[in-house]
This record gives sequence, C-alpha cells and structure tokens, in this order.
Amino acid sequence: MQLLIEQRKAKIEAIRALGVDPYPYRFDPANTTREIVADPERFSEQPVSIAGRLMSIRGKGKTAFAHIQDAEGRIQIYVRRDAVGETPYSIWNLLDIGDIIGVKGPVFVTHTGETTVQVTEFVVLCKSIRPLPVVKEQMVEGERRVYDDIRSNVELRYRHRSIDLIINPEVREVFRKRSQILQSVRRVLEDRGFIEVETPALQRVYGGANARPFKTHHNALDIDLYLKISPELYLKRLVVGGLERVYDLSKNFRNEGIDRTHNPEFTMLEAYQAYADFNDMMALTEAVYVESCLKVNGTTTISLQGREINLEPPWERVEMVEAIGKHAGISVENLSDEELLSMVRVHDPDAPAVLSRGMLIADLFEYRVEKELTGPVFVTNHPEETSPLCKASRTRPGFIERFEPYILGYEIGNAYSEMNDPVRQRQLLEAQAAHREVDGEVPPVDEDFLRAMEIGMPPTGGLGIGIDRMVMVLTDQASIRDVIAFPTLRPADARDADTP
RNA sequence: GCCUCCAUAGCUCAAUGGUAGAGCAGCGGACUCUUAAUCCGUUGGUUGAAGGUUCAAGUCCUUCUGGGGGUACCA
Repeated sequence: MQLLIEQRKAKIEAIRALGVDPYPYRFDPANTTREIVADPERFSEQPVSIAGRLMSIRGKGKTAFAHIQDAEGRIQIYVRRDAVGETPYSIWNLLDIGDIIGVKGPVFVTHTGETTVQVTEFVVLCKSIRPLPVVKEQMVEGERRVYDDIRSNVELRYRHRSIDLIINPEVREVFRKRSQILQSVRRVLEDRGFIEVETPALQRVYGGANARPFKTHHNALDIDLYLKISPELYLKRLVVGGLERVYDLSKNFRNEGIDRTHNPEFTMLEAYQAYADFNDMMALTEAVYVESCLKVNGTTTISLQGREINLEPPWERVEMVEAIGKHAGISVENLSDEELLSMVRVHDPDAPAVLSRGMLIADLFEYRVEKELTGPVFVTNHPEETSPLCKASRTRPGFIERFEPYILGYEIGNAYSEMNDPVRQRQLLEAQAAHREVDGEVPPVDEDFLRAMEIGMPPTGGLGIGIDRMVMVLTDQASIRDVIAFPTLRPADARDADTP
C-alpha cells in the first residue's frame, strides 16, 4: 500500500517536471457523460468537454482507451499520441485509475458500437495517490456484471463512503433520491401552509418520547444538557404561541441500540396542525408518502424486498385490538390480564408481572402482529398507557386517539390527536414520571412545557415520520446504513476511541 | 447485551497441521479501434491483535478488536 502511494507521488513530481500543475484551480465541463451517451449524434460536429474520474485504462502503445466517470455516468475516451501531442501523451502515461481529468474533443462511435470521445486535449484536474479498489465489470446482454464484488465489503463501504460512492453508482442514486424525498416532504408541508421551524438540539429537559438521551455539558453555564430525543414539546410551545402549522425536519438522538432500522442519530419529521385531529394526520401521512414516492419512483407502487406494494390512498385503517384479532387470532377483550401476561411471556419470558393491561396489549401487538403488516396500514387506538401526550379515544374507553403507519413490518411514523387539557396533561406526565425508578427511559416532567399547556393549546393533530425509514421504503434498501451517508460505527481502531 | 458466522497482498479469493498462492491492480517492456484488451517480465504479506497447544499453526484452543446475520432494548 505504502509502495503504491510512493509510486504515485513520484508521478506527481514527473508531471510537475513536464511543466504541468496536477492540481489546477478550475475547469468548465460543458457536457455530462449522460447527455452524450444518450444522443451521440448531437455531438458529432462540435467538440464536447467533460470532467470526471478515470475508472479504467487500456493502453495500447501510442493510443489508449479509458473510461471516465462523472456524477451521472461513464463514457469511453480515446487518446492518440498524434492527436494530443508528444508531451501531453507522456503525461497521459503518468495517469492512474482514480485520477480526475477534463477532456475535450469530438464524439464518435467505435466500430464495436461504443460512444467515445476522441480526445484532442486533456487536463489533469487531480492526481490521486491512494488507489481505488479495482472493479472489473462487463456488460452482458445489457446487464452490468461486477467481477470483483465491492458491495460485499460492507465495512469498507460504510467506513469509506467516498469509495463506495465512486464504485457503486446505485449508492449515488440512493443519496440523490434521499435529497429529492426531503425536498418533496418540505413541499407537501409548505403547500399546506406549514412553516419550518427549528427546535433546540441541546435541551435542559429532554422529552416527547421514551428514550435514553445523550448527555453533554456546557462549560460556560456549567450545566448538563441533553441532545434532543424529540422536538415534540417545543413544537407544541410554538403552536401555543400561534404558529398554527409548524414542522421540524432534523436530527434526533437516542442513546440506544443499533440495528437494521435504528441509528443513534436519525432524521425525523414532526408536524403539528392546529384545529386538526389524527384523521387529518392520516391524510397528511398519505400525502407525504405518495408525493415523495411519485417524485423518486414516478409511480405510487413500490417494490420492497421483492414485494409489490401500492401506496395509493386511502390506506387501510385498523384498530390495534382488531389487528391482534385479525393477524394473531386473539380476541383481547375476552382475556384476563393473567392470560395476556402468559401470552407475552411466550415471547419475553422476563416480562414483569406489574405490566399494565394496556402495555400487555401493546407488547402482544408488537410480538405477534407488527411483522405481518404488509400495509400500508394505519394501526389506530393504542392503549392509553402507551403515551401521556395523546387524547383519549372517542370510541374505545381505555385507549387513545393515536396511530402508527406500517409498511412491510416497518413502523414508519406515529401520530396523535394531541392532549391539550392542561390539568389532565400534568396528571399524565406526573404519573409517568413516578415510574422513573422502574423505567429509566421515562423523561422528567418539563415544567415549562406544562406552563405553555396552561396558557392553552388549540386542538391539534401531530405527526412524526421517520425519514430514514421512509428513504429505505422508497428506495428499497434493507438497512438504515444504506440511507445514512455516515452511519454510526464502532471506531475501527481502538486508538480512535480515545481521540476527542 | 446474548447467540452465531467471518477477518489471508490495494481488491476478489485459494492454501489436508508441513516452503503463504492465483486473478485483477501496480511496476518494466511490446502494441494506433480497445473494452474483463492481449503478450513477455516483475514488485507486493507482522495471514486483524495478543497469548497457548505442537517438532511444526493461516489452519487447533483462549482472549481481545472490527464486521455480517439473528435476537433483546428502542411505548
């Protein structure tokens, strides 16, 4: 490795010795590889100029073929010594795979049929000194076949995303789509009169969800602060203040496990609409998903892990207890608490006997039903013990007006008809806080939030949508690490762990 | 956290407990329509780390590190 880098550094000096700066300041790529490949005829008369990274080189003495890759694709170039000149051709011979160059010249089609730029002029834009993993590929019946499969080296892909992006065009596509989805989500909300606001990432009192927070310290104030686990309590303060439609689209941080659908920092949309209830939030959820899906896939049907799923609204709605009956064949109403507990203990032998009936129902749903939900489906009316921030169900006593949308077993959001009775809100939060001894994840009571509630919040619908999972669903990626450019990983080297 | 599988050259992978190898990349040479270019020659290794068993360890054992999959936590 060190040898390879030394060899390339020597080439930099050789290039400089020929009077050429291997790190110039700018270049004007007037064309893209994609537009040229799409319509070579158009460029047969006037020369094109493109820039990109050298991805393969086939030297043949006084001529050479190579491929260069830009943001949108690859194109073959053809370099002849008698076309570019003696000195430039010796510079050409100092180039490696991975270098970035700009080329100019007319376009032609080789007699094997590949669109190619006949290089009349080229410039070195960046000499690379660290070799890329070499991927050999071949087109077979229009299908791209990779011989050395770099995708299998996931560690390299996540730790060195630059390399992953260079080598795997489909990875670039996922992040391009992620950007389009964020744009689309914002557009749906702006079109409906929502305004984007920001809530503190550093919070004195964390809340709005049950999760372990990251703790940090502010030196000047000498106080401990927590990273935001949810923007909820701050967004509601803004609704109290008269910003009737607000949303926060930003990172949340939860100090918990990492798996295929969880990353410690993740992107969340939370939207609050005054004078609305959870029915309005269902319509909003459908709009956010459908609009974004149309934007990146051009259709409302997605292909997800081999399944075809249609997102066309209206999505199915099913109450949680009905879903348990339908998918697990259990009629919760006819079971005693003891029977429920024993059913939960089939899946979690350590389930504490003190669990309330509502929590047992929620657990049973999680163990027996969640995976079965192909969806899209809104699971509604959760047991009241599952959240203190939600209003009671209008139809089912002991339950609340909440829903979670599911697609292929993924919980992709959460919404309430928000609690706005300040007296009841205080009771619920204080009752929950009393359980902190038992459940370390219960947040402390946020007095300032309760004070805002006492001033009065209009009836409000609130919606949270996990954006990373949304990107997974809309781009058919099985791991959250494939939709977050720099997922949280253990330090590769133990020494890194001590580096601040 | 627990279970399980994996870690060998820049990349993809071989090597029955017995001299660490191949292809590609790299380096030198030949070649003016190649495309997994071809041909000749060639460099490159603390086998993830540390211990142990053995005459002998990439291979067996233990621990550690990193990763994958599963599971738990994540209302």
